[in-house]
Amino acid sequence: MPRVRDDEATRQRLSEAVFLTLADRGPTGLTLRAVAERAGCSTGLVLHTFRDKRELLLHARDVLHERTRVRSDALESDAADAATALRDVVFHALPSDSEKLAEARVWIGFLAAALSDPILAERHALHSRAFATRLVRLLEASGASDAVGARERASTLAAAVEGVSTLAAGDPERWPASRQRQALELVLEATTAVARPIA
Amino acid sequence: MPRVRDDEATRQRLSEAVFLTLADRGPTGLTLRAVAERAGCSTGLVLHTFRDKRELLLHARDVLHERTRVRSDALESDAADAATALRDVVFHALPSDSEKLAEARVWIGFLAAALSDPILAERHALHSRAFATRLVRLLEASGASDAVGARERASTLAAAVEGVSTLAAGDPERWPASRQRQALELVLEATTAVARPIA
DNA sequence: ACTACACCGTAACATCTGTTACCGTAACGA
DNA sequence: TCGTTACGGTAACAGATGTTACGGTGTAGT
Repeated sequence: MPRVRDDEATRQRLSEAVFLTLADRGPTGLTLRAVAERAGCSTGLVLHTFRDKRELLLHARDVLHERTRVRSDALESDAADAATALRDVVFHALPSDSEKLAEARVWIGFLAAALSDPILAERHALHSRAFATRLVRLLEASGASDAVGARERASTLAAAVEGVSTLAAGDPERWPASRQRQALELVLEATTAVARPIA
Repeated sequence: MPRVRDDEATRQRLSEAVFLTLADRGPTGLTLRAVAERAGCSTGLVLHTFRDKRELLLHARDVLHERTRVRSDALESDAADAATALRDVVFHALPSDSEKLAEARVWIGFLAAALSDPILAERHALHSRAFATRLVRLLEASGASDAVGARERASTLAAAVEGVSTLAAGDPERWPASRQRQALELVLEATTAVARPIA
């Protein structure tokens, strides 16, 4: 047999290049040539590895999700109980450093791309739901407040995380890590406090 | 003098076309020809009215902000007191019908475009801050909880609104109006409740 | 060493992008 | 009524885009 092989590693490297491109050129700057340049190769390699641009995007989208999933899983298994697991997962989902801020920008880029691509939209929804489901599980496991259903409280938490990420991506100076943390502290308290009569 | 006038009305019409295009083609589909088609004219008119594409986007961005500002102002002046004004402003900022959902998609489109355009980014930040400032004012006027600063509570509220909008834009079926309302009910309670000892 | 073949860069392609230049045309003042 | 002049459509332009086809290159098996 001649030359060795193509590789899953190539896919990973190209997906990484997609993140870099999306983070500082946005969806309109996400071009095959820009991706190839950041991956240090030519568009030829890109389209030999993926059938077309959409497949590249879909793979990168999955890689992004997988990365956060692994991170959350690790946090969960390291936590002493469900309540602290919930806190850890939520806080580490915030764009509190430059790397996670870049991830938030990438996230927005994908969401925007999903506006014009139903398949990407479906994938995006799938991953969003996965995060919400995780929060539901952790909320139920940590007991407490059932005046409002766990699903609704999880959605509220997810919205808070998403909102902070989105706002921080668009205006980082207004959203230092301390403010991000404070915002989620408030929402965490509201969604995990023991049931009490409505004021 | 010959022919009559160009008009601010043309700018408005073209901005409207930008919204339509952005809502269902996304940032990558936001092309001058697509805008012109939806405005029922040719690219010629577009670039006779605006110097270039960026100026068109900036104008549309301002129109979008102005629209929500007027809506919020009206809600404020119709409200009996600051507390109900706050509730009205927040709830009416949610993507609770198809028109507002389209606005949320447009919002995301602009944010994504801002990722690759510093001037658009600055404008976006400006408008986001204006909304936050409004919430600060209403929170201060409605008294209550000062265990956490009004600025931080306003940011939390803004994040909740932004988060619901973003998530609903990406997965409308998961975010019926009732869930949107419920989520903000929780956050409103957390940010306006009278101060109480931490559980 | 040699051959065969998978890898991947090069370059061409049709199409689409923003932008510009050119004119026909229609409305206003005379 | 008629000339003037801005308005706005047509179409051309250079550059960029996704995609395809081709050809060199180096590696692995014999």
